[in-house]
Amino acid sequence: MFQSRVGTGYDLADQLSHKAQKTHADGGTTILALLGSHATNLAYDRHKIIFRQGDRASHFYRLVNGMVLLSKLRLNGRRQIVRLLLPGDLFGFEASEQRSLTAESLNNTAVAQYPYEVVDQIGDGSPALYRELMGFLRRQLSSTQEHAVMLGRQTALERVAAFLHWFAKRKNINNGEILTLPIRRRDFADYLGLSVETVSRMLTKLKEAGLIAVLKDHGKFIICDIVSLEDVMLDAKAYGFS
Amino acid sequence: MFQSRVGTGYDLADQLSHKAQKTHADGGTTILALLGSHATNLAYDRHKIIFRQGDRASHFYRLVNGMVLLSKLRLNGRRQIVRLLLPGDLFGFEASEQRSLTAESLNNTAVAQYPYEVVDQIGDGSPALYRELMGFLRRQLSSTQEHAVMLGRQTALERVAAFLHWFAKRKNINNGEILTLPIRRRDFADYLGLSVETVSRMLTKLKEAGLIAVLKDHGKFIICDIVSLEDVMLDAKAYGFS
DNA sequence: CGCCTCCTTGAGTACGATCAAAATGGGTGG
DNA sequence: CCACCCATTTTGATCGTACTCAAGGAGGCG
Repeated sequence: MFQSRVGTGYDLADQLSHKAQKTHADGGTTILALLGSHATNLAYDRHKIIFRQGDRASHFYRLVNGMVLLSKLRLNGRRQIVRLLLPGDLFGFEASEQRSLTAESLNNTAVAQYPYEVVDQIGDGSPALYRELMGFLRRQLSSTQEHAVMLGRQTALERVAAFLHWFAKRKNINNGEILTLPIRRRDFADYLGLSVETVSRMLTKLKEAGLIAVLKDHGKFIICDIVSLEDVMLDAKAYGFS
Repeated sequence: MFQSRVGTGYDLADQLSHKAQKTHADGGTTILALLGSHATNLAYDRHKIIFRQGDRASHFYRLVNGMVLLSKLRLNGRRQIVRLLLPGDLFGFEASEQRSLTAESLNNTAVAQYPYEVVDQIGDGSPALYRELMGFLRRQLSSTQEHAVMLGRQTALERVAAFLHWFAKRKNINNGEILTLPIRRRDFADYLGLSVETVSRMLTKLKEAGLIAVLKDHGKFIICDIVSLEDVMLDAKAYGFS
C-alpha cells in the first residue's frame, strides 16, 4: 500500500551501487553480485513502513539509498530502535517466521528485496554467498552488542555524543563540516533509550560547550570538535561534564 | 594457564549432548554431528577466563556443560554482560581478528573448541553447516536485540523479573520449584545494566510480594508465581508496583 | 576463630523522566 | 507572499527512580 514497485532486476541497484558501497562496507560488492538478478526494487518516501513487527517474513532486503530504522514496540507503548541502516546494509533476516522488528523509512529510500529462497538456491552452488552472509551477520551481532553496552552503561550525554561521533565517522565528516541526520528527536531518543527532552538538553549542552552547532535546518549539525566529542563519549565525567 | 585439556575428539561432547540439547535448542544435534571430530575439549572451574577482550581470535566454542558469560569492559571500569550461555550454545565468533568480548566461566564448565578453519572446510562440502550456523547467528542476533530493548526501555524491577522469568522458562521451572542461578549479584547487575544494590532491592521487593523466595544457599531461588512474574516483567507499574 | 567476600539495608543525592508551556519551523491555503 | 495551523523542538519546574556512599550482616574457607 505504501510501497511503490519500481522495477525488477538489478538495474536500479546497479546504478546506485557505487554510492552505496562507498558509505558502508556491509553487504557490499560481493553479495550484490551474487544475488544480482533476483532483486525486486522498491521505493518508499519518508516515514513509511517497509514491514511491521508480527508480519509474516518471506523476504530480506538491501538498502540501496536513503535511511531506514528497525524498532521494537513494547505493549506499554515504549519503543526501542534497535538499528539504523545506511546504504549497503542488509536487513530483514529473522530468527522465526514472524517479523520481530518494524522497518521504517526515514527519508526517500530505495531498497532491493530478495525472497529467502534465493539464499539456499544460490548458496548451495557457491559457498561464497554463505560466507558473505555469515560475515554480515557477525558484524551485525557485534554492533548490536556495542549498542547494548551503550544502553546499559553510558550516561545520557555520553550516548548523544557517541551517536553523533559514530555517525560523523561513518559519513567521514571532519571538523567544520555539516552532518546530515535525517531523524527526528523522537527517533533520536528511542535509539538512545532516552526521552526526547533529555536528548534536546544534551544537544544544547554539547552546543554550549562548542563541540557541535545545531542548524536551523532540521536534522543538520556542524561537527566542531570531533576529538572532544570522542572524549565525552568515552567518559563525560572524566572530561569535566557534570 | 587456567584451562586444562581434557581430550580430543567428540567423546565428551557426545556423552553430554543429551542434556545439552534438552535444555537448549541452539547449536544442537546437527551442528554437533557436522563438526564432530574436530573438537578439542576443555574444562574450566568457576570464574576462569576462556578468552579475553583484545585477544587474537582463532577458535569458536560450544558450551557442553556449565555456564559462561560474555562481557565488555569499558575504559572507565564499567562492565556490561552481553550474553549468558547455557549448554548447547555456540560462542566465540568474531567480526574482526580480535576478541571484542571476554568469556568467563561461572561454574565448572566443559567446552568444545573448534578452529575457525573447520567451518570453511566442512561447509564447502555440505551447505548444511552454513545453514545451521546462519540460523544460529540469526537467533543470537534476535536475542541480543531483545536484550537491548530491556536495557533501553525497562525499569529495574521489570528487568529483574524478566531475567528470572527467562531463566525459569528456559530451565523449565514451575511454581514451587528451585531455580539455580550460579551467578553473583555483581554479574546479575552487569547483565541487567543496574547496580548491585538495586538488584538486591528489587529481589527483596519480589520476595515481599511473594513472587519468589530467596534461599540462604547462594544462587538459589524458588519461583512462587511465574505468571505474576511475567506480568511484572511486562509492565511493573500497570501491575501495581510503584 | 577470624578473615574475606558477598549480600543486604539505610540515607542522601543526582540523573533523567514527566508534566507543562513557550518557541520555532514547515506546510497549506487564502 | 503572508497568515495560520500543526508538528516538532526547546526550555522550565518538579518528581521519582536508581546510583552512590556507608555500614552492618551473613556465609565460606583456611
